Amino acid sequence: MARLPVYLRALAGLAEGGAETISSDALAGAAGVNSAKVRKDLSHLGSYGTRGVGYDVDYLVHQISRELGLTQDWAVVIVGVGNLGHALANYAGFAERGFRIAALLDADRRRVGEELAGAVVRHIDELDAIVRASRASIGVIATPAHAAQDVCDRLVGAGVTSILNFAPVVINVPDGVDLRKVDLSIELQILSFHEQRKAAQARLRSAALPVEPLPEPLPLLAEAVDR
Amino acid sequence: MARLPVYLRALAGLAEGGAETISSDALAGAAGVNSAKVRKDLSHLGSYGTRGVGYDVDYLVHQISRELGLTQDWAVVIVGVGNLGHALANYAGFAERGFRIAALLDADRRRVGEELAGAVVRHIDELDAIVRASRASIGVIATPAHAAQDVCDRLVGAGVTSILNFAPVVINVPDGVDLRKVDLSIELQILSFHEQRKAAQARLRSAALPVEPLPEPLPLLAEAVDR
DNA sequence: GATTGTGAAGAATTTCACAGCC
DNA sequence: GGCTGTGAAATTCTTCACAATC
Repeated sequence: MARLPVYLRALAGLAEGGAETISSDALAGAAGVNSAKVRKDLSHLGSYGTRGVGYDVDYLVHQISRELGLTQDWAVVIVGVGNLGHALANYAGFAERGFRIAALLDADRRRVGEELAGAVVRHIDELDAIVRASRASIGVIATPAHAAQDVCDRLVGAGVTSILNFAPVVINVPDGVDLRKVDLSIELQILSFHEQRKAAQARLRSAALPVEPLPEPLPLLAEAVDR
Repeated sequence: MARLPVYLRALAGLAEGGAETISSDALAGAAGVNSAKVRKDLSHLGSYGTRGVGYDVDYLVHQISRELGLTQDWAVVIVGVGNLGHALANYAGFAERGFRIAALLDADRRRVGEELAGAVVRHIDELDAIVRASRASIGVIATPAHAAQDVCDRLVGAGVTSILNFAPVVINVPDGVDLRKVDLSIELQILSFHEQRKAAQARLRSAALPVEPLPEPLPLLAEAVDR
């Protein structure tokens, strides 16, 4: 059900436009998927649409939010207050969806005391006490790679059961703890792969049609061949 | 083949440890997947292991890099030099994998001229000229949501064929352009979903065993029930 | 007439399990 | 004995297509 957040985002955009109801087809278009998939996903969470009409936007938003557990607040601890940590702390979608920043932690004492997004940066030695006191269950790791596993262990030791890791390293968690990672470099590598395939296809196409001149010189194709 | 970058990362960690060869089983462990999957993925790209021995680490790294198009440099344009843009520009894995920052762009003239990760921030009005001159094929959008679609259109118009979007909004690209998105809020929502399920399960478990006292009071279970 | 909900078909992915090789 | 490469089986995911409903 990794698509529910995408639907939620699409619905937010549509609700702004004043729409009261929406068809699976329209939602599919906004979310970039097939309409049958939307219907199956939504039917799966028991939410009822109305045949001939569609889904009530507000009701649907509520249903999806409930399914995702967004109707309650989650306390989040962010470890690492570098550029990425700043970006995360200031990210508006955070608070909007019920994610409350319980603490910002950093190993650098020069950063301790800095105020950021309504919270004060504290030293990482306080991690255990802060996590326990705030009952935070979600930890975000925005530290350098070499610190990530240690921070993760400490978070888990303090009771965190969901980790979102931004450090570019594979980390391990015990059973029962959920781990997700966001890896900027992996995303770029996937794009690189597709770029390369596009270039290879352009090469093939131009090789397959060596005689027929293109109507206009297409600079992009030419560039791809040059590489 | 979205798993190849993960293998690459796992291999990097293992190569540091001085391993010369690696079995599909060990690589699977490090990458967090099934070993048959590793073998099938690797056989698919024609790379040969040695039965009874495993895969040569260096050779494998080279093969995967080639498959992903990482043996060549890609020029990348980053639009939006807020906290996230800074984090991206300073991200080391970037340059390491052959992604060269061709330009940093921002709409805020106060940011223009700032030096960052070896590049100078320039005004977004120069986007078209810069993209064409640098032949950048990958664009990274790190702007606020409201600017993302416009920036995307401009990038595509200037010849960019792969977009990595960090803005929390659904954007559209024409056919032939690859789009990937990284959405911090979506990742958190997925964690929230799992947290909620864990809490629900804890509730069920404690309801199913109302009489039998737990050997020791488990604070985490108790908390989950409280919610 | 429009649109949902859903069985059934189809496609893709994952896993098993083992022959073949070092 | 250890490990790869890969058909075949199993599973999961996606799409089709249409009866049911408003």
